[in-house]
Amino acid sequence: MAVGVRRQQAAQTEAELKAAAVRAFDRLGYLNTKITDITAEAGRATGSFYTHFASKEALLEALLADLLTKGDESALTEGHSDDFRDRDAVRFHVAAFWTFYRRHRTIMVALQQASTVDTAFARRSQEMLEPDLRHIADHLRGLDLPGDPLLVASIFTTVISQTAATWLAGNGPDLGRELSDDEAIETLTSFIHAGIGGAPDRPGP
Amino acid sequence: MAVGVRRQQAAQTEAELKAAAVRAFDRLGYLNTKITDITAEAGRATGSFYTHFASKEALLEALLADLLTKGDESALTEGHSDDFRDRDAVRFHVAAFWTFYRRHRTIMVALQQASTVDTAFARRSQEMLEPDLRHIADHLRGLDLPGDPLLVASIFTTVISQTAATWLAGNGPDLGRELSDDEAIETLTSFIHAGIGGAPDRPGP
DNA sequence: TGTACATCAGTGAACGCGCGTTCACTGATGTAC
DNA sequence: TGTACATCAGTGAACGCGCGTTCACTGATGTAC
Repeated sequence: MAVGVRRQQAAQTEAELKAAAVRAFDRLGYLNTKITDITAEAGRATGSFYTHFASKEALLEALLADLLTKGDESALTEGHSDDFRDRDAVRFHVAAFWTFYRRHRTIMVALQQASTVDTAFARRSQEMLEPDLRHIADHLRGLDLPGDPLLVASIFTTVISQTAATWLAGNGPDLGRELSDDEAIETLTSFIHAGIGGAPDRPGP
Repeated sequence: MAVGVRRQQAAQTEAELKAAAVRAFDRLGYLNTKITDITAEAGRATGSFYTHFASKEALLEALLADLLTKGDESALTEGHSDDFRDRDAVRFHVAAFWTFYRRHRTIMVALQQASTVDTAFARRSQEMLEPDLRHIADHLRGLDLPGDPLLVASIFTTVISQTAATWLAGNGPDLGRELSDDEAIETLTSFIHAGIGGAPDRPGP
């Protein structure tokens, strides 16, 4: 017996459908993308979709699962300082998130879109993010914060993700030039570092 | 001749449809709301909708126009300091925006949803906001900013609107208690005031 | 003021398009003997 | 190795539902004379 040629081909088709979906989402937006847009993009018959996914939402969840599984980017929380009085620690987090967002822009935007329409999706996304949020909140507690650690942590992540979403989608105001990743990361880092009260040049008592 | 009874009744029906639409959007979300949801909510026949609006998007634009016309809230830029080194000036802007968002939450969320699906809507919203953004950027120029004034202004408005959107929709993490408007405004003010480099207790040279 | 006709907001059933989903069929792969 | 049957990914036409949009009709308001 061949080592599951059929299985392999099916797996490949599934992978091609996923890749085609990402391209379609990128071009049309998740909510505007029809099942036939995906199968057409993959060069397959309509019905083929349902051999692999129960629905467009299921496909998006599969893409999300892939993202979390590969999760080499959960290196987010390793090999660096978590002391946010230290500007470098803040910068590390900002850069990690920015890069992650840039790499997975299409899926991140699709998740946001799915969340606005589907309450269940919104809840699940929120639950997925809550641990990270509490993790950040924990590491904020040493600082001279402007408010409740969880609220500040929420602002912390919101400002990064929304800024990334806005600028990487090309929806920001016209600066008259390109916004480099480095400039965005530096500005966000300074803003947040000062905002959470971590400025190192505060006067002593 | 009666003073346009017909006109008056039509205007009232239109107003009732608008009010019903807001209630429907609030309950179902803009994108999930069907024309029949709106007419049913208003207790009218389906066809009645098209006497007043060409489409759901047109209705949303009408709601937006109402909002901008009543624009007593363009008091945003009057009767206060624009010097953002001054914490009170920052607080005034944050509070004004927060209150505005709270009052018009449903429409603001609807606008966001419409923008994710309809590129034209997104562009128009962006254009509507750009003057405000440049206005803020202008007033930031005196400060020791963490980056390009327009980028910082963009972060400034993003952090307020997204925080408002998240918490006023009940999508924030669980604090274990209510988040009061005052707490949110104070925290955002401190965060932003420090973030844009306006901290008054910086050491002199 | 009264009468005859015109206009128009509002009605709700019907139409038709778009699209998600199904399903009978095909041909290649897998299994049994 | 060969033959006969079973399984299953993939096909694409067809089905049917949901919903936006239309339209003939009604009755009240407006206008002309």
